[in-house]
Amino acid sequence: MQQAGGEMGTGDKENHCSEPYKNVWKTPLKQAATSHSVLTEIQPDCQPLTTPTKPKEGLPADPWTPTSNLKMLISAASPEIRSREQRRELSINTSEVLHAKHCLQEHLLGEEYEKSQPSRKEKSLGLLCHKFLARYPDYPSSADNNYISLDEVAEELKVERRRIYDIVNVLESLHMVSRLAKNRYAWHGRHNLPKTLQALKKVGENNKYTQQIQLIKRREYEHEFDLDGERKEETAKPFGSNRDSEMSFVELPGMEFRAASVNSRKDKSLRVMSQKFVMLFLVSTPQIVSLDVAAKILIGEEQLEDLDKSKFKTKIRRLYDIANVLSSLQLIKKVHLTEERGRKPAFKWTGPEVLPNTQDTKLETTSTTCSQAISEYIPSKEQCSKNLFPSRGKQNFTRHPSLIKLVKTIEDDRRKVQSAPTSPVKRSASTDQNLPAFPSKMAQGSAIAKHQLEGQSKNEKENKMKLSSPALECHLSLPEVVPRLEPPSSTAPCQQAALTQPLGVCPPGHTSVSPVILPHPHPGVSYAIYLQPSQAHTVTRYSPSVMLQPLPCANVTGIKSVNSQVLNQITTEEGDNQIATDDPTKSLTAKEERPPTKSETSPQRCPKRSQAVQEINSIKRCRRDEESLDTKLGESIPNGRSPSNSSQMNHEMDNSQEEKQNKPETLDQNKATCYDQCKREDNPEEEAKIKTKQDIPVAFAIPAHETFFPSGYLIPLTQCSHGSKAGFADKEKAEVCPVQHTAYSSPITGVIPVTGSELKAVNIPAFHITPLNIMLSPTSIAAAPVLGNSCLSSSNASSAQIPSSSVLNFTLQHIGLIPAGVQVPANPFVQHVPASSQAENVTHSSENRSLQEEKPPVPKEAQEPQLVTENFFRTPGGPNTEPPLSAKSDGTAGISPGTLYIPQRKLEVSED
DNA sequence: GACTCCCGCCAAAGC
DNA sequence: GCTTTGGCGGGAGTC
Repeated sequence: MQQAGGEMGTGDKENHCSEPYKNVWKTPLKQAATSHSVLTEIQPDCQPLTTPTKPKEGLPADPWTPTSNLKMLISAASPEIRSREQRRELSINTSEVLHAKHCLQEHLLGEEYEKSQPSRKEKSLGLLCHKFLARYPDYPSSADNNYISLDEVAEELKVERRRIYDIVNVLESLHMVSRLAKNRYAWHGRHNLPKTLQALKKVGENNKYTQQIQLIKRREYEHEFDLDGERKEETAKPFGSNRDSEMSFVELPGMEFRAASVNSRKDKSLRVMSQKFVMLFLVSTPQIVSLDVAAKILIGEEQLEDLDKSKFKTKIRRLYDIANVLSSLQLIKKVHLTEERGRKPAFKWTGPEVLPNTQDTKLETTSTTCSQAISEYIPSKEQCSKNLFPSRGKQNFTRHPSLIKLVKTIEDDRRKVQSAPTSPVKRSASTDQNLPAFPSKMAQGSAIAKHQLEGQSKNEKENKMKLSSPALECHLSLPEVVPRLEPPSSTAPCQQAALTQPLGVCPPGHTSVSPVILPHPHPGVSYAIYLQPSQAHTVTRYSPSVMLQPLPCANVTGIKSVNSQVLNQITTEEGDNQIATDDPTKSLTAKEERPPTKSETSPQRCPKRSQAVQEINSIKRCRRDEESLDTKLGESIPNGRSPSNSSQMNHEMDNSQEEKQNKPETLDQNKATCYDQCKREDNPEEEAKIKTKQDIPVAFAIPAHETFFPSGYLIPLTQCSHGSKAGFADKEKAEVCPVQHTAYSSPITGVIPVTGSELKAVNIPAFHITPLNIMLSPTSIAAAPVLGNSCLSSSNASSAQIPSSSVLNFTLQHIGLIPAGVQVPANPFVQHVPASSQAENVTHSSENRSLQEEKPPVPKEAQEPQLVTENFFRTPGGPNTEPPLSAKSDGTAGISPGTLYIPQRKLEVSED
């Protein structure tokens, strides 16, 4: 009672209804109102109230529920024509509802009335946004009255204006509304949405959000593992220099803010946050963004190291606000990523798919970063010269010729890819369709969903119609927006997917194994993989990309390094005596050239483990030999720098070709020597085993004689291909040892054919991917990165060889999961996992996460191998220390101090 | 106890 | 000086 009165009296300007009825609260009613909607309680079948007769009579036939108004509107309206009627109805209904509430209050105690108030969810911003949106057509015509009066809206919706601001701010970020004057906004509907999304995507791509996401995820692991400060420091820097922090509002021509006030707080504006949030979806593959990652990115420059919890929490709050509005716009929907360590709130993009626009796009941004990112799309000097935030003194639309050239090149490449013929691919339903029928969220869900469904069909029609008409004066090219629910176009689905999902692995045609160009996480760098036709059909866009973090090609490199000879290098030597020269003081920059750390394993846990150990030992020996070379090369090797800085890595990759050519001849020779040594250690028997395993269907099946490396990356080869189409034939012959950066691929094609024998050695993890069940086998810890991320899938669970420790180390070092010099011991489990138990596991490369369907917990026995596989051990006793095998399924217990442990991250996407 | 996110205080900006 | 705008975080509701 007290609380109710206080609440009513404090600041709720719009809650007019409360005032007149304060006096009647005393009317005692025995039956306590529930916390449900007051109108729910007056439903005939609900009997909590004794005398709700009047409200009932006053109500429409359909009892009021949180969504009844919307339902009515939806069912009654033919979208376009009756939008006004909808509004009127809504207004009437809300009035009736209000009246009913008033009447009800007469019969309720204040306390009870309070309880009878709509629940939080019924007052959610999302529902409010729905009501707000219902007032206006999605695609308003100029004839419509498209002006929004905040006061009016707030009053009609019976909310305080503050809430309307929240909605309007987010809508502004999408250019669905624009501020005209004080208390007055213009409604644009979804006319600008495609352009906005396209612009945001561009900006997001150019801001390297993908890399930032990776970086943040990596750092999460680092914090999790409690790495030494040095490591943290190194990884923190790249993010600390987050360019995103400089990014401000992205504008479209003609959609600039008219009031400087709007820009005054732009730094933390909900608009900017909203745009950034959307960008994250648009650049992510799959388009699922967890809340914490988004928050961290949005915090940006505010060094995550000293990220205080309050700030983080505040960001999360704002993200919820934004997400609610975006959800109402059907652009995202809430999901949960379930990991070992718990459920993680996330959102999935359900809005239109924004494809790369091959045409120039005009858009404006007020930030330096954005201007750089999209300058190529802004030919208009006038527009570029707009400086809406002079106080910031930011440079606007700086366009450097080289940048334009670079972008053009990228765009050209994309066009090539897009236009390239592809075999038809059966695209597995990947998104919504295949998602389990998640229970709708609360009462509003059903109505909203219904509203959305109807609205979607309407929107699609309208979209097509409107897009063809010059809705705006801005000359944005028509964005290639593909409705999410529509199946992918039959044309070049792979390419399309690849383009839109930078890290995805696209299914090839069914008819034959086809190379799939995998856009590399790093701009302009793509690589291709082959998929067996049998697996192709199972590829889903949803897949691993979420969890298969785009990783530097090093991962692939690592995989590749596990060539046949490497795998064949099975020795009986257990426990390599090599002592890791783990120098924690060393920066990651030289890690690739560091002497490989040798680690002990207790190999005989299982035969496969033994095999892995042997393989690892062989590699180690090989690396040992090359070690001296590499360490000498040390800094001189261009690629020996720390991969922790992804952007730096990009540059490295870009220059990889050149660097390769500059490598000393002696290096190649030495590598060849190393290779010979490795060769001598070949174990035909093991090779045969491996070969046999290759027969097992795997998601990432390697075609008979070709393997592809991620392009633009320096790939250590223990066995190089010959007769490379990419022109590496000669050099690669010499670069057979697992020395990094010995093979390069075209940034465009990213295809490096290798010999069949090498293919055999490629460790491809077993995948079983369903739209929501994407898990990597434990063995895929290093193999997953090869996949780049995306849509690898296989209906057949199978086992696969695990990459050698050198590969693993290489990969881990490259992605920064372990410091340079630290070697991951060959893990007995990191080898082969029975298909049965691991059938549905897909490791998430950088995060080692898995997407999985909700299902009963896997028995510990079955999980353990996976756990171990996904663990990176750094035993206190040094590299030779046996990795703790007692790791428990929770990913925490049983790990000895000093152990680098990456908990199993089964990623389960579930909607609320 | 963690997750969600409503709510409204209050400061900045605008008028 | 009042109004508008909106950042912000407490804390309630929900899971």
